[in-house]
Amino acid sequence: MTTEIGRIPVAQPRCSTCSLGQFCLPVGIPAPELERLDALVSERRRLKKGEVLYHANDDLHAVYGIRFGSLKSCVTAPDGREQVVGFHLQGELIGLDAVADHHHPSTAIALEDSELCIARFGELETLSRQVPSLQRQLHRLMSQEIRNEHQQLLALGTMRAEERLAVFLLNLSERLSARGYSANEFVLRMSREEIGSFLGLKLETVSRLFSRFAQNGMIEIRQRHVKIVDAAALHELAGVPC
Amino acid sequence: MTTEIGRIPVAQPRCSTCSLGQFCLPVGIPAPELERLDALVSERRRLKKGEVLYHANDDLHAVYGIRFGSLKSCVTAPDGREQVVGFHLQGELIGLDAVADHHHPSTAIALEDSELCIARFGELETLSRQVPSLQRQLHRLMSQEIRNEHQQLLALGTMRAEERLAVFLLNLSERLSARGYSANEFVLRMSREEIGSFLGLKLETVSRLFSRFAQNGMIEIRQRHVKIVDAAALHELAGVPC
DNA sequence: CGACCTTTTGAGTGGCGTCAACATGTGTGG
DNA sequence: CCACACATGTTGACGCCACTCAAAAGGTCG
Repeated sequence: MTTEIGRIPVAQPRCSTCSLGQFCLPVGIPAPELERLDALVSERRRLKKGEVLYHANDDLHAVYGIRFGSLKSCVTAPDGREQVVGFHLQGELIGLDAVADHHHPSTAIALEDSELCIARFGELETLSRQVPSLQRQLHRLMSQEIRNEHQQLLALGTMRAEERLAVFLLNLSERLSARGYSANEFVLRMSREEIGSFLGLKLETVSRLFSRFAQNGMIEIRQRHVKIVDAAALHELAGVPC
Repeated sequence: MTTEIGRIPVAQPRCSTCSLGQFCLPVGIPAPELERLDALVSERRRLKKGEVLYHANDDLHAVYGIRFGSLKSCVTAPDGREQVVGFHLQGELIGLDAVADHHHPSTAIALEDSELCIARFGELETLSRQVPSLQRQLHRLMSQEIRNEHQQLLALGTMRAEERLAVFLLNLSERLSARGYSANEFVLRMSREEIGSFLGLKLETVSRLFSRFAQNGMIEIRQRHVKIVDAAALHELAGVPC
């Protein structure tokens, strides 16, 4: 059904039947209104690994639901330093940080081949005025993002390297598990350098810590394939008292 | 006009005449709708230095505009570690991070005697469906917060101590200046420890850096009174190439 | 005036960054 | 399919920045 590279027109209703709805826009929205959301989300986009969804400073045209695949968001300092500010999984909505002035403040890049639903933002804003439950969910997603970043600030501000990495692994495990994947065995879609950037560490430190965790019997790791062996020990490291 | 301690009923229209509106809710809202906003923001609250506006886990009743004074927001890890995630000045709206599940994820504490406008959130949500420009501004404020935290993550993730402190001073200077105060001379309302927590540093490090900045002739500092002498040098430190 | 909190400053330590060498994996073109 | 180039990951040696511990000065408030 692909008419041109990367663009896929969609004929059938989608949000209303999407199994990822629980993480995305269609939460708590009654069936009749769901159809209007379907009409709004009329296109998808495919990205190959490494492709850019939007650049920092691009105009906001749409927000995007991740149908499959995963992405990272990066911000850049005036002097060129880069910081990964988030990893985004299947079902998550990205681009909401652009609402402020209708320009994206971050760059979004695919970590693997991915497919996204395109929700044109202007229409979404209009529809959310008419559908209170949609408005509610939009607000929920935005403020959830604020909340996540509070947690990340807490990690960067107060935790040591091994604690940060433990938090990272457990967070990823939990999110994958919520999507029906194994909580104990998964593939990291990002490099050591990207993990390091996200956690405020250098890639060598991340690599060393993985090795140490493996030596302590907390995880098994071969390249990007991770197996969590002793989740309790990770939780303890992460600062959750058993 | 105070009827009971800390609560002040307000008879006259306020948002419509408030000089701080540019940082708060009433941006771009036509006059007739502004009156409806006035009706919604019908109460104020006074806080003494150190008093709590809301605790983490409190129900969301309202969001708050800062009429005068300043506050900090803190999050707490399961093991008790605290992180200051933001400082809030005159005119700013706080409490928006609670929209997700109608519970506050952070604790807000007054850094000095302060007065806040109370905007009951349920009514605000309703009104914002009817007044597109209000909806717009709410979205703008939420996503501005996401953007600010991206910048803070960048600072904590990639910058050294002196760079973080330079960024902090310049950011404060800019915000105060936008409120009509001097950009070069101001009073820090927060302790070295609170600055340290915000920047992921220990209070001793903050103190040492202030001393060093003063020795280098970049600032003058006596207690919490700061004077920026060489803003260009601070900008350079902060990573903005001259 | 005394109790307490905040800030400053010093000395010593260690966690993480830097630099470097090497191993392993991945993709591409002949 | 192999050879090669290049990206990614591992590991070691070393150094520095920021933390820890400690003591004392200065400021604030009852």
